[in-house]
Amino acid sequence: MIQIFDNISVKNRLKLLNILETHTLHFQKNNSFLPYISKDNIIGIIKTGYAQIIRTDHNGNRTIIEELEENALFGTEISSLKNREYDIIAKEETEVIIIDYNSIINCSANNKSFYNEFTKNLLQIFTAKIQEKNERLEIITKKTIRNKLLEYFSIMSKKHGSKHIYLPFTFTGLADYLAIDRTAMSRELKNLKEEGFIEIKNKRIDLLYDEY
Amino acid sequence: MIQIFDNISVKNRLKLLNILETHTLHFQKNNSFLPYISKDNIIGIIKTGYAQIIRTDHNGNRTIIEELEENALFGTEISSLKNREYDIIAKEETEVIIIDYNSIINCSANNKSFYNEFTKNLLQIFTAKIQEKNERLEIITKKTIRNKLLEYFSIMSKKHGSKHIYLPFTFTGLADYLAIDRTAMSRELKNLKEEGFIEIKNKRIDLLYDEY
DNA sequence: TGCAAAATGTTGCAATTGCAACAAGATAGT
DNA sequence: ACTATCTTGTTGCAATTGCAACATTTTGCA
Repeated sequence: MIQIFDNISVKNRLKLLNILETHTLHFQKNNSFLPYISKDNIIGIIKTGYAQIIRTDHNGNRTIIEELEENALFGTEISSLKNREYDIIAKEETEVIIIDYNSIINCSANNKSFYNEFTKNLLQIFTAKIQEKNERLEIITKKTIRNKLLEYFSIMSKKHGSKHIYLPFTFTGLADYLAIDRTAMSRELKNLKEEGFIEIKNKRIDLLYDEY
Repeated sequence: MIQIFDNISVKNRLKLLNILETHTLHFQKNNSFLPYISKDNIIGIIKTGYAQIIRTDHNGNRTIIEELEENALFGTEISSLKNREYDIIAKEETEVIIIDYNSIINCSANNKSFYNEFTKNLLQIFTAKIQEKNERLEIITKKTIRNKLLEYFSIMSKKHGSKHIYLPFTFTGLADYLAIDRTAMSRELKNLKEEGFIEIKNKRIDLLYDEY
C-alpha cells in the first residue's frame, strides 16, 4: 500500500511541508480533532499515534467509521467530516500534519519533482479509497443479510487468495461495516454454519463451498 | 465540476496524449467496451457520445450503475470493472480515450506544467468521486426505507439550497440508487405523502418539513 | 403516428429484519 | 487480580421489506 511520502526524501518532505500550507497539531488521548480542522478543506496525515473517525447518530449510538493508524490519510473532502455526526478522536497521544487542500491544488512548485511525487502518491491513495468504497457498496447493495455476508466472504477470499478469512474487526464491527443489525447477522451466521457453508473459530471464518 | 482537460490548451492535450500511453476507440451504439479495456488498468474518458456502466446480476437483472456523458471518466480501478457483472455499453456512437493507468503514475514528463495540471485535475475528480460514494454510503447505511429517503432528501436539499428536489433519475433509478425494492419505496413515498411530509409532482419532490 | 418497452402505482403475503431484553464470556485498565 | 466495559450469542415478537402479480401510464423510436 502506497503512503503519502513514499519516494520523497526526508529533506524534501520538509521542503514540501514548507511550500504547502501546513501545520502540525498534537492531541492528547480522547481529544477531538474537529475544532481544529472544520473551518477549511484540509487533508490530514497521522504522523505518530492512533485515532478513529467516529459517527454518533441522533440516538447517541457511536460507530467507528475508520481506524487511522500511522501515515493514514483523512480529510474534510474525503471522510464526510462536513457532516456534524462525524468526529475524529485521538485514541492515544497523536501528532497530525494538516495540509490546506487548496494549497495542494494551487501549488506554485509545479516543477519540483518531489511535489510531483507527492501528487502521484495522493492519486494512488485516492484510487485505493475509491476501490474500497466501491467494494463496500457492492456488498451493502445486496438485498439480504445472507447475500451481504456471502459477498463479503467472496471479496475477502479473492483478495487474499484463500478460503480462510481473518476478520479485520470484531463481529460488532462487521455488522457496522455491512450496515445490518448485529443480532440478525449473528442469527444468519448460525444458519450458514448449520447448513454447512462455513465454520467459525474466533475471528477466522472458513468457507466450505467452492462458489456461490 | 472540474474536467480532466481543464486549463490545458488543445495543443498541450495532444502532447499529453502522446506522452502517456493512450489510444482512441470508437464504438457503435449498443457495443460493449469491455473486450477492449479489461486487460490492463486504464482510465477512460468519453470524448464524444454517451455510454452507461451496467451491472447484470446472476438473475439477469440489469442495473444502470453510472451514466457516462461527454468528458466523463471511468476506469478499471475506479468503476468496479474487474467484476464480471459489470460492463460499459455505448448508447450512441461514442469515441473514447483510453489511458494506461501506470503511464500516468510512471510518467517521465514530471516537469511539464500541463502534466501537472492533468494530475491535479485528476486529483480533484477523484476527490469528488470519493465524496459521491461517501454520500451514497451515508444514505444506504440507514436502516429503514423511510430513513434512506429522508437522508437522500436532506442531502439533496442541502446541496441545492432548496426544499424542491428534482430527481436526477427515474423512481426506478432512485430505488436502485438506494438499493431497495422499487415497490416498497413506492409504498413508503405514499406514506410520507399521506403524513404530510412531502408532495410529489412528476420528478419534483417538495419537502414540507423543516428538519427531521 | 403507432407500437413496443419502460416506468409507475398498488396490494396481499410470506420472509426477513431490527429491536428489546437477556445471560455469559472476553478484554482492557488501574 | 479485579472490575467495569465491550463483545458475543440467543430468542420472541412486531415491523419492515421484498416479491409476485397486476393494471395503467409514459416514453422512446421506427
